Amino acid sequence: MHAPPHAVDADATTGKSRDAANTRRLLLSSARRRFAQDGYSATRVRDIAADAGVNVALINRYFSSKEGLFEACLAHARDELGRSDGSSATLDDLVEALTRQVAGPANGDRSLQLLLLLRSSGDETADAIRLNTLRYFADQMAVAAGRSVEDVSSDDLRLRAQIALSTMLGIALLRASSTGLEPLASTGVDGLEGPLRDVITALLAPRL
Amino acid sequence: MHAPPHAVDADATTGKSRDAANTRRLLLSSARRRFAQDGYSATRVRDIAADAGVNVALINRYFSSKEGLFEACLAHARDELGRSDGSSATLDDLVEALTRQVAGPANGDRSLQLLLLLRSSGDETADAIRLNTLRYFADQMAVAAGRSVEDVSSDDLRLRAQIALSTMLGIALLRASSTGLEPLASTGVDGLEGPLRDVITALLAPRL
DNA sequence: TCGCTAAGTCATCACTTGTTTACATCGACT
DNA sequence: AGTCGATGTAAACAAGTGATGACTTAGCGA
Repeated sequence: MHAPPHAVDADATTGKSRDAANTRRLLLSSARRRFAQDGYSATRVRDIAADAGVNVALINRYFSSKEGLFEACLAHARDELGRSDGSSATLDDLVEALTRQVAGPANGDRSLQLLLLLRSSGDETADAIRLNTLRYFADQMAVAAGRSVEDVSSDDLRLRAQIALSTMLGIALLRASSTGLEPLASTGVDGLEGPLRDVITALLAPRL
Repeated sequence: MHAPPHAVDADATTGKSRDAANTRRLLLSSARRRFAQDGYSATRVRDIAADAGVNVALINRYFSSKEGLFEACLAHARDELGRSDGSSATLDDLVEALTRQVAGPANGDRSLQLLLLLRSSGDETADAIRLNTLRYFADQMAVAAGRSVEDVSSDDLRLRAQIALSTMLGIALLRASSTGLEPLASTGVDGLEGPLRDVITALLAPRL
């Protein structure tokens, strides 16, 4: 087994040497997928550890508990989602960004983040992050609708943005649902962008 | 305590006497709520039994297993959902029916049926019922869009109907989500019908 | 009233869950 | 070498989980 002495490997996926930060990343990645796809209580910590190729006890070492790991996933999703939609200034940009978010490419991680926002453990802290992210996300969509600022604070626009968000989440959920609902499940970005534009325009476009 | 000999009570909610059909109903009702709100694996059979005011073992007696009870809930939801939307012949009728479905009144049962379609146990039979109901529901919406029959079979219309369904499911989910997302969570039928009409019209209205 | 059957109860099983504990191993520093 | 803290491993624990089978009770006709 003679481990290579030049253990500056630090490869993210195949790193064999002892690298705490790396195993943390591995655990987070596996956990995110499991939590998003199967829900909180349906995922077992042993499965997460197995996916990461790591011992179960390390979950508790690095994240204190299953709930701690879930919160970490949620926080990660919040940061990543908060970063991605800041660039969409117009409605068209928003549609394109959201379509990519829900239907890939690089589908591996994107849509999982959305799913995560629908999964609930019983934990208050996690649910707070979840609700906060959802609210922020919807408000960002309202802003991108290009209305005036006082419009954004109106409950009617908020409601409409949250309904648009509901659509995104519903699609993400149905696409990920164990048994795929066709044609929705296997429609790509190209096929999804049209209808999605119709929805978001109908909900958020300024009234003429 | 001398139990009244004329035990023809058989009241659905307060029935104390031994009534198999009634306890079955009670179990189904409690289970539907639990499964819909908390998901499959997060609900414990003991909680269901406690809600129904019934002994835990009766779940296995009447439904063979926890999964059997879940399948029964799903089948019940399928029948009830299949019955409710047959009446909507026009797009406006559809919007009104769906709005009621997701936002009450008599919210107690309606939206739970929708939520149930998003909850998955690992069971194949249950998932089959679930997928089947979703497909049927979306197709019904396409039919109500008032297009010609050959249009309904087109994948584009199917996709659009499924996206509309996604919106309904997403809303139901966000409204039921443990911590409510305002204003969506507490908006009634009146406030929801407008935006919902916009969405469904944008998705399903025949192109001019 | 007796006795049978359906309906419900109780104790307990086998198993899974998240978590913890005790131990082994690596890498670095003196 | 030898020590030490960080990292990882394996085994076990305690609390629950769904399920089961033997027992008790209610209802009802003979």
